[in-house]
Amino acid sequence: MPPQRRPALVTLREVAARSGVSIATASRALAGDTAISEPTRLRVAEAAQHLSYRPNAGARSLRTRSSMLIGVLVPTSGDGYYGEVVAAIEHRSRQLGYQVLLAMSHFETEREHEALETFLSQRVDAVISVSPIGPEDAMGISSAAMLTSVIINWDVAVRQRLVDRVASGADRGLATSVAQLAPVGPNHVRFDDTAGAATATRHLVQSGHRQFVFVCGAVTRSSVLRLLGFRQTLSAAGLWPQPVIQPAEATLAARQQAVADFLRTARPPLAVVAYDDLTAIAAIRAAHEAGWSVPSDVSVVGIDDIELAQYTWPSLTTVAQPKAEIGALAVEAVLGARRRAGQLLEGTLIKRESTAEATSTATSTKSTSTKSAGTKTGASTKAGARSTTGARTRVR
Amino acid sequence: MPPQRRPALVTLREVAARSGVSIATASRALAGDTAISEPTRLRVAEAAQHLSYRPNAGARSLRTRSSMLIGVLVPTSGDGYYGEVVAAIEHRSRQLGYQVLLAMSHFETEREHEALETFLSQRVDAVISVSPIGPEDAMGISSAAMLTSVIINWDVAVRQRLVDRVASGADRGLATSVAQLAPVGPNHVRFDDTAGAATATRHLVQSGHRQFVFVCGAVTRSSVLRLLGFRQTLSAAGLWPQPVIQPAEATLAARQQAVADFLRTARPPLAVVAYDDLTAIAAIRAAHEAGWSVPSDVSVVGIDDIELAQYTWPSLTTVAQPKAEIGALAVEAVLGARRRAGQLLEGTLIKRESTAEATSTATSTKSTSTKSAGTKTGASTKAGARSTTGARTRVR
DNA sequence: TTGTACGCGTTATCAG
DNA sequence: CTGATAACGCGTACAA
Repeated sequence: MPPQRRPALVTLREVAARSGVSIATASRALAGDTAISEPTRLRVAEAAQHLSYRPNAGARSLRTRSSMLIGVLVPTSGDGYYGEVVAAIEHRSRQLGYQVLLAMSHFETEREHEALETFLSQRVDAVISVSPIGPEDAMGISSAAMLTSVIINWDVAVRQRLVDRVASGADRGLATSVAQLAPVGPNHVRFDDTAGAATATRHLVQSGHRQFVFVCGAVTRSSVLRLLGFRQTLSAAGLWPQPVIQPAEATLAARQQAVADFLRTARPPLAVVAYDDLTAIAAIRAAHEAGWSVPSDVSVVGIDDIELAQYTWPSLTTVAQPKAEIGALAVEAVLGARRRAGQLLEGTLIKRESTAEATSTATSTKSTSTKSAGTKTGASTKAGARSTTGARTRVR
Repeated sequence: MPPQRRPALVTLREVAARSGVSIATASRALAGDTAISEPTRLRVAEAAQHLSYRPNAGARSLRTRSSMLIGVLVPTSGDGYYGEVVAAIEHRSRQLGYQVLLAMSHFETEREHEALETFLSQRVDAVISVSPIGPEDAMGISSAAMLTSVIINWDVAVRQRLVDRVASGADRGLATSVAQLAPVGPNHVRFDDTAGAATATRHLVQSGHRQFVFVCGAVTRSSVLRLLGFRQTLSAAGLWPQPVIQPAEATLAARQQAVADFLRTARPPLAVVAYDDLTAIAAIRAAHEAGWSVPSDVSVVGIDDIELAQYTWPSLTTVAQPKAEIGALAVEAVLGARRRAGQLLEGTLIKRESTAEATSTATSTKSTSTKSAGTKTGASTKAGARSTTGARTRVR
């Protein structure tokens, strides 16, 4: 790409000349300096207007050491959730006078590094990283460069073993492991995954469901935390353990297939807590294909509340993430407009059509059973067994 | 926002000092100038690496008159379609060494102007505007500033009258009016809306459908062009006129309601061509709520192919826009990497589950009727009549 | 209240 | 092959 040499735009010098003042005075007048007489200010403003003068951000940045740029790193914007968060960030940034420099990692660590480098080069004033894969590195770079940064929903890969431990009944030391995963650093803005999943699960428990299943997302921190919320709620209700579906691949197609496999061994009424809305929609598809009806046979709840959740059939009951607030908070935090302290934001249950009271109309083996009797239901799969599609269904 | 004074990053001067060469030599070495001895180049590179030197983009831009920045303006990124296009643009831009400065208009002309101003201030090398409301202005500004720009899917508001003319049978001078709307300027990259809708409609015609309805989006250019494709195809098949649903409001909820109203007066089998995928999904909802089954009673086809289209129930038959290609093409065009000529890109039919052969099982009043007999079907609404929700259903 | 002059970090020109 | 030096456009101490 040979960047062709284009003619320079109007500069302050020209504005000054036209209004018959020095370049310094022009600068001050445009900046709203009070020590400038009204007449001159007007003349300068008029000249600037007439010449359609636009201050050169690069030059200004060079001089002031502030680019008024904020680097935003996301995996992609072609996804309902990230796209909405980016929109929120852009909105608040602009209100505060900042521009957004956007970079996407496409879920690749290599790309993240590149993005950070370019942010550094552009001398952005701050960085907001939404759900990077390798945030330690990212933060390493930017903190070394003394760049203020905020991470939204830090979603790092975790060990499969951890997922297994949460999915199984094992409790020893779990609290500690998870606590290490969950801290909200001073530069973190996070959706409370655990509480969100708990809210979703509780809704189903209160609707009389006894037979549950959780559908994991990728092997990431947020997935583990949501699974944990699922488990905690059911434990408190005396309904643990329950099966956990964990697709071998991180694709939506794999999740759908894994749910389909699971349904073959299950009987209504069933309650599905999905990792997120996309997963929930895929689960609903799987249910329909298997001839189950939603929500009478199976209730499905998602998490996130993407825009489309209200238009699917049936529309999706979900726990809404306060995306606009998350974005705004991140911007304010990173710009120092508010006390920089970790933020943990709660979700809100949105009841729609994909969940209903558990009815024992179907040939459910048990419906009002208590803990010991009702827990082994549904999946007859052996613990750790791999289904044909590679999904693991852990019952215990 | 008082942008706090942060310490400067490493500069070329320091790199030069550390490698024992002049600042000029350091610059050349890093730029890969061939007139630099290998040893010095290495020394400089090593020093830069060690100090984690990042060239200051602002300073460079000041000097070279090229910011390597490309301004991207979209209505929002929180929407499946735009988000995907932005992702495509970002991807290709980065490949070519450019960064993306993102701004959103949120469908407001005022915001668009602000965005263009900031682009000018940042001295972006090019502007890509995706579907702005007032592109004439936008292009006025940027062309006046000699900024190369490209518009993707220029989606400007049109007169209601034009929609009415297309929806009704009126043909006189229509071709001309539309032609004025459709030109692909040298700085346009556009999806062929008319051909796309035609493809969608043809699919339904070939499936044996005789009773159609088109669901409009907002009163915009793309909506009119798609409606035109619908009409042309049906005319060619001797099936015109057909009803056209045009919601009074541009919201998805309004579209859903308008379809619901329409269905009350219709009988299966029906073929629905929706303005876009979102509209199609809303239409499917309306059908389900009205007790129609999709696709056996009503076939629904969308346009765009957003990611979620494959996961809804039933999954959506649609005409896919080549979003990645559109984004890449726009970037290349605007950067002069390819002959700058208007581009009109075709869509591809993706058959999924929301459409099926028309079966006359239902109590359809007519199914194999020819033009004159079959055209007044379905909507008994009078031309121009406003239903309770304010949607207009034009039969002729 | 206004003007002068310097420097922010780079690249490019011109010598050597 | 390398070094000194002049811009690029702006903001701001310092002077007037």
